[in-house]
Amino acid sequence: MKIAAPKGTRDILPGEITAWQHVEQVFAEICGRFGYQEIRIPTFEQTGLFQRGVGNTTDIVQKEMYTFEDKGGRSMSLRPEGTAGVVRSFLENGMASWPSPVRLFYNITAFRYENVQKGRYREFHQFGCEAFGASGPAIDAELISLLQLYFQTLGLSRTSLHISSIGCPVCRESYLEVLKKFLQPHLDRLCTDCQERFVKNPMRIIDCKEAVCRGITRDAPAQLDHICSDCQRHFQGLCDNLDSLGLDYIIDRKIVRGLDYYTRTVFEFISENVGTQGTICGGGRYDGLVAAMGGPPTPGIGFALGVERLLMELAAQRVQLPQPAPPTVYLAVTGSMEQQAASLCFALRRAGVRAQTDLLDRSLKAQMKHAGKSGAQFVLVLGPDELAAGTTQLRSLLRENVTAVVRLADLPDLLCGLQDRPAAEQDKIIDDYASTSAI
RNA sequence: GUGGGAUUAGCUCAGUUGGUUAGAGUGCCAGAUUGUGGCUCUGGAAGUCGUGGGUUCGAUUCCCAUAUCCCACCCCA
Repeated sequence: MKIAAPKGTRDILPGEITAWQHVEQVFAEICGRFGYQEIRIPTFEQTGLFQRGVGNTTDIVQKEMYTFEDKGGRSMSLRPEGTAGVVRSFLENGMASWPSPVRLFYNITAFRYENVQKGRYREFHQFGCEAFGASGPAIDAELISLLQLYFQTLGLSRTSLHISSIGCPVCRESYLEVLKKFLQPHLDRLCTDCQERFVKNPMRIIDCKEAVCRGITRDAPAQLDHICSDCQRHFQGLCDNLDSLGLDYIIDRKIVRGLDYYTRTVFEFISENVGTQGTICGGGRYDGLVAAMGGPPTPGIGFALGVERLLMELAAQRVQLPQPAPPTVYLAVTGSMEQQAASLCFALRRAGVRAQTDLLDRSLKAQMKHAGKSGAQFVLVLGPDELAAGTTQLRSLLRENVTAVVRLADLPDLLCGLQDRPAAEQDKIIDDYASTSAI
């Protein structure tokens, strides 16, 4: 049997790894500015954690978890998302007694057994933030501003922010009555999925994509218009905060969430470049979650950002991302001088220089070819003559007529100075060296 | 779980109305008079034509199944 990567997983190869490192580093840096601290949680947890924390009735838990029994007979599951594990850690480590609000961020892989399509994988990466202990709308706006700053710093534009409020358990109850009353007369015209939803989860009917259902729900009452006065005040506060921060948003009555402990603020960053999965980042408030998991009543809010989708969006918007750094210098070796070349190469590397040399006993011509293809900026030849004289010619592979005769002993300092400098500065450093070295 | 398209060299793809040793481009390796890349030329390695069955004298080609990839439904980041 041929071994291949499991369906829905993929290798991240050296050519793209710098893009990943970049989005990771910028995310960590921005989070740090906002006071969010990194947390690392287990890749798998007791299955019961996700049943409670994600919701036993959700598709994620019912159909999509990688669940297995360990050798002790305990049911374990690979995490399908990050929030449940973070909340578990929050409780287990007594973070309720830490100074409030507790702000955490994470960078994880998550696993869902789903059919694969654009922007959706079985193993995928998420960045996320969770903030515990702040109930007012200020932290909602702060979290959204963190994301805006992050996207802006990466160079992303044209990604729209959609917000809404899904109220609290109290006002949701009465809204469901209103919604059901509205839908009842049209029930037989809804699609079969929606007829099931009418019993299971009526709110989902609102974002059904069937034309018939869309026609019916166009004038359906929206959750946002049926929230209680406390929830209204919270949502208004969020809008005011976003306005004063100068952040644009779209009030989107069609955003829905299924679970009881998701409350009030919901938001999504949506793009048109990630297939039908337009959501790059989804978040919201979960004031009931910590209590539902057995902790003290603690308000919380968070988001999860799909890294693969983010990178797709960056590519679609043609944002330039860092490329792997090529070697600064390639040492071509002739005349059985491999040992001496290797020790000079090591000296250069100790000095901080990205240096490569031939290890395959190739001809000089082949080494030059290889140096050119490696993207090395400079090349120098090391043979019996050079070692006897203690000097070699340093030559640019990128620019004509940029050369200098260099003492072997000066190479580490000189190349360290040249590394990652603009061409003009490199030329000047080489000129200065040539005029002062007196060779 | 459901539906559509795809699968031939490391990569991007031709091709065979079913017929000897299956092709190109690119990449890789080597060479074009003795120690200097990129351009050009020459040569080489590399494919059980996704896998398993079936039809046939003969299958990479036709049929069935299956796997994987891409896209969509469901759902979600």
